[in-house]
Amino acid sequence: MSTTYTATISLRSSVAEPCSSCGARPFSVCSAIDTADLDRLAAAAMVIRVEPGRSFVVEGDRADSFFNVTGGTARIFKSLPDGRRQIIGFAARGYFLGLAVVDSYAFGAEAIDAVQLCRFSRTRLRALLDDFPALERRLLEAASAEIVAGQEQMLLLGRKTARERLASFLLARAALCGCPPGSATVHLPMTRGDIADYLGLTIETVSRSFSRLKADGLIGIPNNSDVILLDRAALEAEAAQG
Amino acid sequence: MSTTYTATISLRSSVAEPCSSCGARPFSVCSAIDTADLDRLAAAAMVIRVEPGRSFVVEGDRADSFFNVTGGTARIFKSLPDGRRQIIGFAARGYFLGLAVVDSYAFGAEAIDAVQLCRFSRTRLRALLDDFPALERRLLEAASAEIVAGQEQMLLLGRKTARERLASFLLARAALCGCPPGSATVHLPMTRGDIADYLGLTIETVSRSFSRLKADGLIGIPNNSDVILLDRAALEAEAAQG
DNA sequence: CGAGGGTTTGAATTAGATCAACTCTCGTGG
DNA sequence: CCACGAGAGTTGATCTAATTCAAACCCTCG
Repeated sequence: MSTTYTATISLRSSVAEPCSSCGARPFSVCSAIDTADLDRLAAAAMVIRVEPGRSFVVEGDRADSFFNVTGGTARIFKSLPDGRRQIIGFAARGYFLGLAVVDSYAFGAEAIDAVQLCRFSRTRLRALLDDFPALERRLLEAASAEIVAGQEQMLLLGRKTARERLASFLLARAALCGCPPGSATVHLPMTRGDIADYLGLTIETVSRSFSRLKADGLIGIPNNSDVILLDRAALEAEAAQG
Repeated sequence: MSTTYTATISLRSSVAEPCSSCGARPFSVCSAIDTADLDRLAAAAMVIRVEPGRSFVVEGDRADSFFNVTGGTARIFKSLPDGRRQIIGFAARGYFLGLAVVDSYAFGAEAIDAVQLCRFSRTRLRALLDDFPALERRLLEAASAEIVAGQEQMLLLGRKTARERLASFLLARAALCGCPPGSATVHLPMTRGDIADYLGLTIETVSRSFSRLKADGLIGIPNNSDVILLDRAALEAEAAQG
């Protein structure tokens, strides 16, 4: 099966916004490259825009491309033959897609909202890594962080209750957005179904758990894609943090 | 909390067996270092022996040491405050322990049987990585493989039934031992409790699932630490491989 | 031979899944 | 402007896979 996706593609170096003013750079592996060398980076990258709902990585395909997410949110997932799906993570601005690759992609990826990507071919990335050891080191750090996050998720999936999973999820979302404790609103671009497949639950259980947390006064739900953390301390207790 | 463990410690370079004849080297990141440079590696390593049941990494401790397993099997795990435990993986010969580290250890580690380790201090490993880019590359490959394995485990924990989990576990064990399809005996140094905590189940459910697979003729159980795969095709079907 | 792990098996319980109905929101078109 | 329909979300009733509780059943080892 080959990866065919509808997307807008253009060469990074020909695009209005150069790497130097890229909003994703501070959060991504690209920050390992000095400003002076950014033209080298730009020359290796293709800018891609993927429409909501479209797939841009197919599990099992030969891994010829690596991606850096510069905008929007994608779901990263694995599937079983009968359709059961496990979402591995949500890739947002700054996420490097391509660590979970040995020879072919171990995961599929789909845009949730409109996603902007920088695409690097395997060979060009290889060349960059050879020229910039700092980039390789940064990739290793990113890989470490991903392994740590994965282990935390295994603990969640293997040992936490539905309510604990949801509390953990909301707190993790709040933390990664980097918002201070003051602004307690967490944005959730994904559907309840996505959250269910991420937490190893069903849609119904996710919905019920949301309702309970709300009834218990721990959260507010102004609309389906936002949650207000009303009692963070209580949520932390619920999350049963290791 | 500080890591205090009972162990036999000696300098690698003063030990009878040098790196060049180390049985773990072909399977470990050490293979990235040329034979000519092995004395450098040996000088950085301490050989440690950990007795069965003893802990040698405590979750949350500052990560000052990295380990390479050269013999035996250790369990890598995370715990919740109330004692619930999730085993992240079983580290055997060739496994590098220290990828899941940002600043402190994200996991605990205990010897299952007698474990032999090479210990590297953070600073010495840093120095080695600076001198041998091939080692850093190898570490990145190891990290990729670990991320892929972690994602597979998330799929198992989030979406597979007890029977599917056990079938997957047995096949994974058979694969990593590298044994050809001919020799169908899989050795399990860990207890049923360890398997349960690895698969996100209880001891009882693991035991029952073993019994069912045996009753259905898919496996034989000569003793508690060995399983014979009698019908690999059927096991693969049961494992619901992605 | 008896003690104490680890393991197995059975019966009762339950968290979460499944099945099913209903609601909410939002975009479309008469 | 409102009816309509479709997709996402919620809620209730029922079911079940796995857990929990409880009681044997091995082995191994002193």
